[in-house]
Amino acid sequence: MPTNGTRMAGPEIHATDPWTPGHPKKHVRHQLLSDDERAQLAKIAAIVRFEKGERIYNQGDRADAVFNIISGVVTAYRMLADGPPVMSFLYPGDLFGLTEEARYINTARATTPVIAYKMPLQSVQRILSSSASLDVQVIVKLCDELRQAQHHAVLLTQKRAVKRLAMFLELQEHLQIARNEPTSEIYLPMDRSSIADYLGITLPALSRAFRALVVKKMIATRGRHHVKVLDREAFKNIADA
Amino acid sequence: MPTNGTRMAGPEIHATDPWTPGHPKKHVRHQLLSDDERAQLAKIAAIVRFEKGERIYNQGDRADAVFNIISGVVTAYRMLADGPPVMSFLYPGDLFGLTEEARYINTARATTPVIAYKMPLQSVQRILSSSASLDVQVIVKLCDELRQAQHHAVLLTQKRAVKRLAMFLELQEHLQIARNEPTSEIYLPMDRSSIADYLGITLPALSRAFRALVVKKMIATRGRHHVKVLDREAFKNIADA
DNA sequence: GGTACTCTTTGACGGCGATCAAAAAAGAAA
DNA sequence: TTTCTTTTTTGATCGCCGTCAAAGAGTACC
Repeated sequence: MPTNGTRMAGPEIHATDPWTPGHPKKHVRHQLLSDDERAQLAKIAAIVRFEKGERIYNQGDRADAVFNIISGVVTAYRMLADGPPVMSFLYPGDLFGLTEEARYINTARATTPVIAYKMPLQSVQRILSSSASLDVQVIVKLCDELRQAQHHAVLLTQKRAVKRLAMFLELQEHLQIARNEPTSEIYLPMDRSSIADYLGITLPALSRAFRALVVKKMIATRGRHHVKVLDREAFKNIADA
Repeated sequence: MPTNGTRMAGPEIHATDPWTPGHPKKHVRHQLLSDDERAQLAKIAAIVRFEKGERIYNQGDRADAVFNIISGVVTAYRMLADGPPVMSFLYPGDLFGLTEEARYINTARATTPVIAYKMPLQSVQRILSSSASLDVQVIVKLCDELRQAQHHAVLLTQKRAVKRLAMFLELQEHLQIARNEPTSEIYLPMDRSSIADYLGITLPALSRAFRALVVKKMIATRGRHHVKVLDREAFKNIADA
């Protein structure tokens, strides 16, 4: 589940515009901002870099900025008292850094090298309150995020580990398609333990679920980060079932 | 998880104002609407009644209105291909009827007799687009809902059924407190199978989880819809763990 | 290229919950 | 009330996954 972070428009990068990382006019799913509004927001954004594994902020930290990913993958997770964290994976175009009572509600860590726009919370709020259509944009994002959260809950109600994994792989594939990335292989930037946490199962159980799909010739793995769907029909049968 | 529906301000009822069911000036958590805006919205709202068990709308129906509960409990659920539905329970003040591409994303059914405001989607959108501060109100609601969705995901990552149940009971208790209702007993208007679906376990497993808590003298049940916490410390120990 | 580390896989075992089935309790209707 | 239906509980068995432990693969660093 996306604990935080909101899917945005396009997959590519536009250096001066934190709100429309997509190609300026092509392949933009939601075109809800005027040039003027985008220009306003571009002014307050700074470009920041994080190396792989680096902490971006901690749960409970005083929130001072929201982030918008330019490139790379961010893992956001909420720590619980005992159990595994609740996680979400964020890709270019995703917004993250949502707050509750002025504090970050989760921890964000760069899963790959990450470049992102950093926008001071104060400035964002000022602009937000002076522009009604920006609000609409945010609402659209929140609805997207809500759908993802719901999808995660759907996934977690599945009882067999193989089905959770299949649903997860299908989701990743769909996200890749939405980002206009090559779709012959599914790319999984995060490590196995992150996936296990996301699926709500243990690492050994995840490993066995992978094996089960490989043995049945439904998928093939190349290294740790690449999966190819071999038997599409059988695969969809498990994932959608 | 709340598949849909958004928590709003107060617990009580104000007959002419669909957006602030709470007492006009007291105990209102979010006071984000001007009198003018509330008056605008009151004009377009109709009061509708549903009897216990009645369907309010079906998943996939063309969406023509959003609802705001005045009294009663609504269960919203999304049907899946095979598995159990993903559900949410909605109480007075909750907004529901969110859409995806002009169609309802879930099915809503009255769990108890329900009275609600029904607001034509068109009118809501028109007013929304002409009022920036209403947008903010909606954003607050979406954030609330997102938190609930996250809480549901947290619950579903728990592996033992007793813990899921304890977390659920604790959540219901908190919602009751937020609604300023008596808190000596936890009231569960929905039936066991709805709870089981929400917890992602089967009905027998839920029954055993209840029994386990009763046998350990942590809770006592009165009829099907009332639960009392006897050993608060042990109970919180399981729920928060 | 070699070494040390982390990440991942595999194995064995036990427990919890799913499943199937039937009994019991609660509610609804007559 | 009595009867019928629906909901909930209980029981028995099986399978999946959690747990603990160790071996293997991959990666980073020197």
